[in-house]
Amino acid sequence: MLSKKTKYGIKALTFLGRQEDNTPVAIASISKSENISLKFLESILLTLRKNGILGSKKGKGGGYYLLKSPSEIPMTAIMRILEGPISMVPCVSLNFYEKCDDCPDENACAVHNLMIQVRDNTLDVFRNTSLADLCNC
Amino acid sequence: MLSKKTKYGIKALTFLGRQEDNTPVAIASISKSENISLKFLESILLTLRKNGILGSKKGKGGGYYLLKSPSEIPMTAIMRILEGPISMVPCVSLNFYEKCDDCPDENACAVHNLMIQVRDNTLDVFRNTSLADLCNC
DNA sequence: GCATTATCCTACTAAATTAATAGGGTAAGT
DNA sequence: ACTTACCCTATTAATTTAGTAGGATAATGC
Repeated sequence: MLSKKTKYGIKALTFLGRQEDNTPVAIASISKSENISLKFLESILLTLRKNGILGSKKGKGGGYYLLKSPSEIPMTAIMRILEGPISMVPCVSLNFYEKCDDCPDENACAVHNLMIQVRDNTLDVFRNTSLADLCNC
Repeated sequence: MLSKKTKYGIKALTFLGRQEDNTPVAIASISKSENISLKFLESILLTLRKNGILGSKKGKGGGYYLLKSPSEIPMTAIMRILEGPISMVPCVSLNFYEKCDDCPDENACAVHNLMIQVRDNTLDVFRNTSLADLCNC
């Protein structure tokens, strides 16, 4: 399941991507428009900034803005920052690999081999989609 | 993330699918071979039986067995029984649909439209894979 | 320079989900 | 009868997710 954190994060990013110019938008504006708890959204945007997706400006007229053009932000990046691994099991993760405790041989594991297929298909979607594609919905 | 329940369930099912004949296998045998907590596995196999995937036999020589040939059991069925929805958000689920609280218009929702793609790709994998495919790993 | 605005940041709490355990009940076979 | 092994409900422990609290910091404008 997709966490609310990721869902809200994507919604906020598309909101920013739809802005005419790239002037900062206050958290409160996004929060109201997208029906997201202000404080929760605050922490989400903070992690997006710390991970190089967003820039911010303090004080009056401040807010968040995209650091790159939406077409230059692939969904893989957003998903990994907000949701973590794209794969359903750590043992097939490219960026968050972990060995399974119970599994003596990965290559002989049915779950492992099935989940590689799922991962590859999901990855295809995210690699071929940028934030720009989501903004035009 | 795939739950342990689903992971263990699939492992147990492939174990059963690899049996020469279809005589019942005791939970304890599967538990030992696949390194799964006996009591946890017990509850997993119970739900698989209640959902028409497994049959069971009590008493000495008893255990669980597949009700159909592995090639007749699609992964979609197993996943839906053990893991629930295949989609990452309820609003794109075919079998477990639920409306989002925060979203006034699904068709205009970027997350919704992205997750439809992910669902379709994942579904493709599960639809084209049967338990038999997993048994030959 | 001071008030206002809005992000920054840490810590905490509540709710929900997942994983696992306990313990006795029931049916089948010998 | 006795043993074996599934049946079933309830409970608990651990983890993750979602959301809250409250103040610190920085920029702007009068």
